[in-house]
Amino acid sequence: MDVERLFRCLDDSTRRRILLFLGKDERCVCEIVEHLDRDQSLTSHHLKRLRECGLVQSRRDGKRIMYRVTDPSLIVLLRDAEHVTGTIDGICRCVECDKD
Amino acid sequence: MDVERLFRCLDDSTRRRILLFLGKDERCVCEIVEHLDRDQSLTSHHLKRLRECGLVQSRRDGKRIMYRVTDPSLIVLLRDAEHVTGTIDGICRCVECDKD
DNA sequence: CATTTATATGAATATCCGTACATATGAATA
DNA sequence: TATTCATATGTACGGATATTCATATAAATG
Repeated sequence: MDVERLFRCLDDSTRRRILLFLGKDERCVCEIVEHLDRDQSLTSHHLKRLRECGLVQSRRDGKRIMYRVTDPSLIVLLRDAEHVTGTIDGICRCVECDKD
Repeated sequence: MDVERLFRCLDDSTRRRILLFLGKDERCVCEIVEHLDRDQSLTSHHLKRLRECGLVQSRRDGKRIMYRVTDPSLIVLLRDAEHVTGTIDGICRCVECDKD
């Protein structure tokens, strides 16, 4: 996997919500669908993308398919990213002030 | 700025190369163009995206426009992302082995 | 074995985005 | 002030992608 695919995978809010919802727990698709409150089909498409990128893994448990994040450091990366946007916003606001 | 825009900005290899090239130094557009070895126009479009997202800032110096990264933690995030892809690759290879 | 439940896939569509090409702006210089 | 150098912008096009709708698979259950 390359960084390109990683970021492309993370640039969608639905996929990020899935990853954050999974966190460290395993969840079945119906739980994810309920949490997202979106179409089952759409959710499945996004799960496929996440699987193909290796960001999540799945296993069957009876009728259910259980999903989990492949690597918890992914969640850390998402948190870090949120922090960076905050920092940048702060700096940009200061620059705005300087200009006024 | 939201995480969405951040990742959308980082999902392009040309923009990531610009950010990594800037690092902590200021560089003018012609230096960036030379380093990327791509069209000046294309480079300018990417710089515009980066500016609009607040990831870089610019100032005029005579004929030249100097660019710098707004927040160095962005570079750290890029490095972290590369590390995460490596970790995930490792895990996925193991899973492949398990299946074989 | 027919039906239901849980999930995945395929096709179609609309939108976004990278790139190339042409052109504009703005500072420096002759 | 005409020209050149450095950079930015507008337009157009092809490709990627999110979403929806319809349908397929596969396990469980009656």
